[in-house]
Amino acid sequence: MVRRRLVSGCMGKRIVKTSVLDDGILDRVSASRLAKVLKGRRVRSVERIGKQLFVEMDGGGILTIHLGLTGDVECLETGAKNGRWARLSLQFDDATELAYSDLRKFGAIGITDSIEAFVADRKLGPDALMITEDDFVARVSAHRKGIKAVLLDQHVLAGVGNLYADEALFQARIHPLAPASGIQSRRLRVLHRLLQEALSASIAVETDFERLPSGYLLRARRKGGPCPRGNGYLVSIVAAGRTTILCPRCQRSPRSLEEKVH
DNA sequence: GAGTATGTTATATG
DNA sequence: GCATATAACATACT
Repeated sequence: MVRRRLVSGCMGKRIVKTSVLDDGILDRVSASRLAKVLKGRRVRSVERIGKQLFVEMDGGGILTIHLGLTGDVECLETGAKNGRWARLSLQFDDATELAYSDLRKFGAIGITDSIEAFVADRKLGPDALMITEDDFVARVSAHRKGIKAVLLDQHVLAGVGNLYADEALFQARIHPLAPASGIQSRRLRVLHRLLQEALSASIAVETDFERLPSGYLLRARRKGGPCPRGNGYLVSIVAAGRTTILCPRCQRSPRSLEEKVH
């Protein structure tokens, strides 16, 4: 969704000025080098792998953008207000700008020469929306840790966040702590499909979860919220170090976990 | 003041 | 070295 916004907002435009308002969001690049690399360049394309965005420039140089937890990009008229969390602005030759804002500053902006090199360096797995069913099953089942931790591991596959891992596991009726390597491959195939559906659905509604169909966990994702299937109430646990919301009746814990408790 | 938050990564542990 | 778990990061809000 953000990629599309960038495509429509900056494609073909030439950068005339780069303003770094807070260099805390810069990753392995100085404000001066960033400005130098981008000056005079024209935006050729915008790509995405997982949560990572790549703004490719004519004549080389690729701007890398990761939104972290609270990052956002907008295309505005130059000088338009962009709030107290504005961190970076790229001004174009047509009096518009790409404005990056980020409350918590967990985002990262940098420069690379090639997407392939960047991906190899960060060891990013295949994009969650592009990965084939077979590759998904092979990669996920290669790990013994809890299935949710595997889904969130950007090295296994890229693009699944905490909320979407919860959603896909709820849809597939799989407990988040179930060891990934112990899940039947036909259940993983179902999970693959449901994960891609959940991600696509979220993009389709621009992450406005209220617009999702009623069966979605994301609409009621809070401790004590109603199970979308009407099977009681949702509970909260910690999985992979993250808040995890699940329905204990739909997502039964596997036998191996029951034994741990006893 | 305490607790929590949609992500990644460095560090600790076994 | 490998797999996994946890802390740390910066900031606002309940």
